[in-house]
Amino acid sequence: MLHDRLGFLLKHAQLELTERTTSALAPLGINGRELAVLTVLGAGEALAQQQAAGRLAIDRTTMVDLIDALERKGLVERRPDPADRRRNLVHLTPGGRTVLDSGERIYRTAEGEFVAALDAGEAAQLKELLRRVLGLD
Amino acid sequence: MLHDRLGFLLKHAQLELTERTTSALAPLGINGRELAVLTVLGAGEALAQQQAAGRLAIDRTTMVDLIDALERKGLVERRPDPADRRRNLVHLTPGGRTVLDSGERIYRTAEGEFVAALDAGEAAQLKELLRRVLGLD
DNA sequence: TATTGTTATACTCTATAACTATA
DNA sequence: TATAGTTATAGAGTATAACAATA
Repeated sequence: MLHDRLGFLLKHAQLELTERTTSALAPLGINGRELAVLTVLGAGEALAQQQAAGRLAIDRTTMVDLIDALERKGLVERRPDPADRRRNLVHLTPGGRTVLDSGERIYRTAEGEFVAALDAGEAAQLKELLRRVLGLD
Repeated sequence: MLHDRLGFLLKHAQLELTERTTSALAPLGINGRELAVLTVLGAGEALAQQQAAGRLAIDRTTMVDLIDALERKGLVERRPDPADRRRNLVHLTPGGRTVLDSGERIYRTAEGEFVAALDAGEAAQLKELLRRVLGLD
């Protein structure tokens, strides 16, 4: 059957988590991917686009559009790296920092609700399978 | 950080599992999605396309192309349902049954190797997180 | 009227190749 | 010559709308 297939369950677990985090973050005007970008950018020193892409395992051509969107929303700023003018260092704006902080809280809450939901309904099968397949019984 | 985010880990776990199953199944000329379709079709009575789509939580318009591909490979056959001629009942061919049987074995092996790999390398973080987040300690 | 399969279309995410400006 | 960012393009996977045949 299907419901003991890890591929099927991982796919639908991810779909449901994405749905939950997307609607939870919507009031901030961002989605989970954009929050992830803000998270790596806000972790320490400003990063070049490719550095941020590397940490997220995202292609550099995909990162261009992500930064475009965040810049349009006023959450980040591209500034040429004085030490290597091929690079853009991407800085969080004050607004970006605010959105990052509340976005992190919202994301954690949504993640926790998703995990709690695993205990009920159809999704219990995912937890069951993970428990068995990971040998955690 | 990123590596304790369930969304990030689920995504990359799925990517790696897909990669493993895709290359393991390649000698059979099918991928994991097509094996899943063969699995629901081979489970019991022949199903109409929408019934199969429903069990896989796949859109009926997507199912059309999936059945097209499997039919071109000679693994399934559409036959009009005599009881309701709007429907196609999709039957496994003998070749389709053979591919399903060995595909299932191959899939299970790949799944097991994926889980084993979780114990080593970077992916250990996934197992750690799942263990913690699912409260399985 | 409603439903099954189908086609056309579009949107998202991703990746490859080629361009520009720098190094 | 190599690299960072960019653009154009194409490939999956998905979904919506509309159509023909059938109920």
